[in-house]
Amino acid sequence: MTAVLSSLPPWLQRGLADLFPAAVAQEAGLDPDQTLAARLAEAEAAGRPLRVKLGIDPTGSDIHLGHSILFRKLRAFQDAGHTAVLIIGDFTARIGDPTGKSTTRVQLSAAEVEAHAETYLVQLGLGQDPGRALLDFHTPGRLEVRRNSEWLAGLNLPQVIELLGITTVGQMLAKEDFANRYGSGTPISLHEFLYPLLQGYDSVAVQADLELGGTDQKFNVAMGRDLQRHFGQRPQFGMLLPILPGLDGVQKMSKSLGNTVGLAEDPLSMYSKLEKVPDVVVDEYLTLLTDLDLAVLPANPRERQKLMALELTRARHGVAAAAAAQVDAAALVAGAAGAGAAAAEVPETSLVAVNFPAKAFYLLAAVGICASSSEARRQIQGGGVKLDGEKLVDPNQEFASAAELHGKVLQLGKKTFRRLLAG
RNA sequence: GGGUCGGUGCCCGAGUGGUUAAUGGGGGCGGACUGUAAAUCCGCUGGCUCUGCCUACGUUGGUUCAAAUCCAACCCGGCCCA
Repeated sequence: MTAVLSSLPPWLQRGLADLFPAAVAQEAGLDPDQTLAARLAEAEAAGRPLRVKLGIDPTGSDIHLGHSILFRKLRAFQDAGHTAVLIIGDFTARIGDPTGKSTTRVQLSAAEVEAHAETYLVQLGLGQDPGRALLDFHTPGRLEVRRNSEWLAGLNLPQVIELLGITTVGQMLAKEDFANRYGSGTPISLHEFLYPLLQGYDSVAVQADLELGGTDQKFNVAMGRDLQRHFGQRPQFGMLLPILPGLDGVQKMSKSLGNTVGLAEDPLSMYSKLEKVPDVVVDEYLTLLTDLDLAVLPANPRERQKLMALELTRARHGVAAAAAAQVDAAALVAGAAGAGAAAAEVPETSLVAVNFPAKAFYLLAAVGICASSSEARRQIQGGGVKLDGEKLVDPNQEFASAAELHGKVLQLGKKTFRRLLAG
C-alpha cells in the first residue's frame, strides 16, 4: 500500500485506514474519477480546490479526541488549499446514525440539536484563538459550514421515494450493523434505512470531491458515491481514518463507554487521563493525533507516554498550561499532599450554592465531585476522598462555613480534583 | 390481524408470594500494588445534609396481612403465520 500511495503527499497519507476507489493509478487509468492522485492533479491544474466533506451529527455536546482525528485531516486539507465542507447533521441527528449502534437511537428535538451544534463549532475553534483552533475558520474559502436541514428538510415524498429506489433491502442488510441487529433479533426501525441515504444525499447537495469518515463509515460514504452517480455527479472519494481506541485501549473512544478525553477538558484532567493510557495505544495516539515523527521519540514506554500526553495537552491548551499540568499531575498523584495540591492548578468550584453547615458527604455531591450524596458517603467510607491531601474518614464531618474551606483542594481518587472557593 | 415467548437495577442475567434495594457476572468507582496503566487482591456500586426516611423489578388497576413474584387490561419488543 505504501508503494501505491507514494505519489500522494505525506500529510495526506498519514494515518489513513482506507482510501477508495483508489489512491493512485495502478495500471491503466489516470481517470480522475477513479484515482485520487489524478483528481488532485486535475484540481491543481484547473486551480480549483477540492471540496472535502465531513459530516458531524450534533447528538451530544462534547467533541473528543476520537473525533479530532477527522478534523485534523480536514484541517490538513484546508492547509493544502482545499475547501473543507463541514456538514452539521442537524437533520440527520434527529434520525440517529445506526452505525455501530446496537439499538435504535432516541430522537432529539430540533432545539437540542441546535444547541449542540453551537457548542461543536466553538470547540472546533469558532471565535477562538486561531493558534489553537482545530479548523481554519479565518482564511477565506477554506471552510464552508452547512446544515443538512437546508436540503433535507424540504424533501417531498416523491423525492424520498426516489432515494429509496436507489438501493435495496439486500444492500442495506449488507451493512454490518444492520446485519447484526437483524440476525440477533434486535429491532431495526425502517427510518434507520434512510440514514445512509440521507448522508449520501449530503454529498450530492454539496458536490463533494471527497468524504472523510471513520472506518465504520465505509458503507455510508460508498452510498454517497452511488447517489452522486444517480444524480449525474462525479462520485466522491472515500477517505477513511482509523477509529481511535479509548482510554481503556480496547474499545473505541466513545462517550457512552466513558473512555474519552474531551477537547473542552481542562489541561490537568486531559493530561492525567492521557498519561495513563495503555502502552499499546500510545503510538497510535501519536500517529493519529500529532504530527510528531515517531522515529525520533524516546523508546522508553513511560517517557513516550508522557510525551504524548504533554503534546496533546499542548496542542489544545498551549505550552505553559501543558507543562503546568504535567507538574501538577505528578505532584497530585504522588500524593505530595499539602504542598503539591496547594500549588497545583486545579479546576475551581464555587461554594455559593452550598448550604452551610455542610457535612462532608453532602459537600462532595453539592460540589459535583460525586453524582449523589449517597455515592459521596460511600466514597468517603471507601477511603477515596482527601481534603488538601488529608484523608476524610467521617462522612458526617461538618464544615461550618465556606470560609474555612476556601482555597482547599478536594480530591476523589487520583483523577478528580476541585479547588474550593468561598465566593 | 392471529399464534407464541418475553419486558428486573448502567448492561447482561437470576429470582417466581413473605425478614432484604433484590443472587451472580460485566462494566464503573475507590483502596493496595506498579513506571502510569494492565494483571492480581480488597471494598463499594438506588435516592435523600442519613443513626432514619423515601422510590424501585414495562404501565395501570386488582387479589392478599404480605407481590418483582398471582389476576386483568394496556403499552413495548422477538419469533412464526397472514
